[in-house]
Amino acid sequence: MSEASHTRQDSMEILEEGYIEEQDMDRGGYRLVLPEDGYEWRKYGQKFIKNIGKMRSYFKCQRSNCSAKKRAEWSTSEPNNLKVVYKGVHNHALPASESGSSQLGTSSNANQYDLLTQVFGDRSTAH
DNA sequence: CGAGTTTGACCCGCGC
DNA sequence: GCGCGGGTCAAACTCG
Repeated sequence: MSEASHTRQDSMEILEEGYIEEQDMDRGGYRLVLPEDGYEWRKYGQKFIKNIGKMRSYFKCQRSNCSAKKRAEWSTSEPNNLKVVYKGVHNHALPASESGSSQLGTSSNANQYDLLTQVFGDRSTAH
């Protein structure tokens, strides 16, 4: 059974691990610290999924034509085990150049736009 | 002052 | 057909 989880690469495919660290103890709140992937994200939601008994944070790319999204999931009992799920793809270059990354201009450019067209079908009618 | 972050409420999709 | 879960957006507050 290794194709069921490999054939389905619709959007979410990349998984990363991070951790939770306390940054603002004055405000009595823990801050989520996840591994820097080189992109800029903006948190737009947070909810507790009782279905899996874990907390989920929602991040979105800050680019105009970038519909890429990031989802952070971790257990409330074990914040040290944080899982990051990348949804969608970036259609722009990395705003921040970290250590040598030569993954640009490959066969993903065409694939990215193809997926983008599908994800763009949101419900932004008259809000 | 601006941007980013946080919390709540609302909406949609799917299951039964 | 209705209910529940999950996801997103909006408003407000805080920090830089």
